[in-house]
Amino acid sequence: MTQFAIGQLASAAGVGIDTVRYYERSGLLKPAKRSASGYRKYGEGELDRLNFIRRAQHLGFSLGEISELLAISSRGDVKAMYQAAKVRLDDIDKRITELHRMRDALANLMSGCPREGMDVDCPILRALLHKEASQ
Amino acid sequence: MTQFAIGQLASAAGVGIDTVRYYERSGLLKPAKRSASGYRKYGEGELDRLNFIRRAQHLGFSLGEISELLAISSRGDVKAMYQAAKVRLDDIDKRITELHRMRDALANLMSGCPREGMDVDCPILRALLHKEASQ
DNA sequence: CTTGACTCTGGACCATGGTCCAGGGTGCAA
DNA sequence: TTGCACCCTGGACCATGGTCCAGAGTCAAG
Repeated sequence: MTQFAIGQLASAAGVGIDTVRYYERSGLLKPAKRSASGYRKYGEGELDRLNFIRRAQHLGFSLGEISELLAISSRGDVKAMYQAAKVRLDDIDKRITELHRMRDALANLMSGCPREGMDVDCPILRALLHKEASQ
Repeated sequence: MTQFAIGQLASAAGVGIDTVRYYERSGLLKPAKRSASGYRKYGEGELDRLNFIRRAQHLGFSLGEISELLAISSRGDVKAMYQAAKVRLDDIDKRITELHRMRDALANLMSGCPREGMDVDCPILRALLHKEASQ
């Protein structure tokens, strides 16, 4: 029955102390108990929970979503878990698509750029200055 | 020599009035002059500048970067323009790579998920709950 | 002259995920 | 007992790109 102070929990999970307190404020992670003097005391369960949060973040979930994931996980609700992952995946796909649009537009403009000189005809500059060139 | 009030400029460029004022606060776009009563007055040049800002945003540049782009553009400095585009492109590529990492991890976990049932062995849940399953 | 639409300023507020600070209390070792 | 590391709270602050608000002034049409 290991007990952690907040600093120990934080370093065990590789996060900052303020981050742990921030997660608490956000309703994600509350200490198992408090000492008589008010110190937060955490157990293994809280470390697991904190690691869960970090792994979910690594998969792209926001803290708001993670809050739901934790509830879903505690219910063992596989269907809801899958759906939450699908929502995330679709959003990531949308963002990738948008970034690709930017990337391609930029790369395309760059490929026709003389890359040196002054007031030379540069597609990037043209695209920014004139509507015709931007599409 | 067309003159615009702020509302006319904003709707000509398809942005909100507050956005125009925000760009002014950010040092991107100042009115050509003020009327006797203090109203902002813009000309064609300012509309061009505002459109430049929007197009650059569409290519993924931040307002801070756009501030530089405007200076570069006014100098006609093709080399600097190319380099700024390169910086942006590289950053976009980094973000795409990171999103792909998430996407692949998520898609991989989802593919092994039974998608229904309670407490069924679900890779997503496993990945979040246990270190071994997350890599 | 009144009415309604427009504009002015300064400042607050939004989401996101923290990070830092002051001023004070606590825990432990020499 | 002193000293240091650690912890507490409440609140401010960071970047980003706006958005909204109150209270006041202005402009143009009828």
